Amino acid sequence: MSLSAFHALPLPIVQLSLDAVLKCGQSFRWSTFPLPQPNDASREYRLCLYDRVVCLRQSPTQLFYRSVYPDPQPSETQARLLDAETLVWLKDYFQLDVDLANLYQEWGVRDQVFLNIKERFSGIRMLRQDPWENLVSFICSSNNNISRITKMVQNLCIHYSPPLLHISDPSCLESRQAYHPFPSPSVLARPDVSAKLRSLGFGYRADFIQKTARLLVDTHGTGSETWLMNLREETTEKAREELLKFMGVGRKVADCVLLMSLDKREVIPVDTHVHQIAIKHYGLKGSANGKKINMTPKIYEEVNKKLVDVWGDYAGWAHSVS
DNA sequence: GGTCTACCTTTAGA
DNA sequence: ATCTAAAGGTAGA
Repeated sequence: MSLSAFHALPLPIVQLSLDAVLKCGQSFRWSTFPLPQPNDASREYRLCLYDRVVCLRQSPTQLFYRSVYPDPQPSETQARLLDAETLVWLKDYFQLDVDLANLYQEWGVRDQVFLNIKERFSGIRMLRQDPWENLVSFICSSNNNISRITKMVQNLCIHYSPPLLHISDPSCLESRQAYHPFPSPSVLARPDVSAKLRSLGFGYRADFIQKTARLLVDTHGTGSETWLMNLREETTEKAREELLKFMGVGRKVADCVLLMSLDKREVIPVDTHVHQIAIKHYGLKGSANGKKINMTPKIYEEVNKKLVDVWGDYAGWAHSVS
């Protein structure tokens, strides 16, 4: 395993803050490593894709990236091509063609509440994630918290996909970290998966995951992941309708997938947190007759409509900042 | 078609 | 120390 040097991509921190974006409930699979103090960046982020591990660091003006490849190591010529691919992937994953400063400006004009908080939460943008991983991750998210969701996603990778490679940290000779890609639908579709996941603490979500994988594979076979990816070309309504067919996928989870991996930037997944924000700042009723209002499909629509009205086309992106 | 409940597990707060 | 409520909800009645 060679420790290739980092490449640098000029990128102002207002366009992307790794600290704000990677560990806050969009993706649950990035791992972090503390760096020696003198460095500009506070920590390194790593994510295992299907054929490589991407490592990121950040300064106020630059994004540093490198890829680590499994053996046999690529030649220098090959590595140059592969690293170029990584850059293409980064631009896609972080949607760097979208000017975040512009969006913040626009949201500030449309919304006084946003104007007040925008300085404190800069650099928060929507990732463009893999739909399959995103779907499974958010099936895990129901009635759950981020730290447990993270452990569950880790467990899925550890138990259902072999490690692509290991990285030893120079700063800590003992540690030899394994990096697993996200498991495929066909592996998670196996009938014994639900019992195993239950024993791993997934609770009732164990069956949802196995059944969702099963339905996907039975319907679309080896083209399952491509089929999910192609929902990007469908309308929001059509794509949502397809997602709702899966076990464990209700409106909220479907909307997370639509927003975070299927390019539906206007979609706002309404969870309890967003509901509270809508009540506190955007004039929605929080209670009636002294009783707290529960989330219902009707309330969901009301919250959604109001916030899209306030924030516009990129409402889903705006909601992740608030 | 809207409304009510059970559901796994963990953890912060009473 | 024990207990409850809530945690980025959903399926089924």
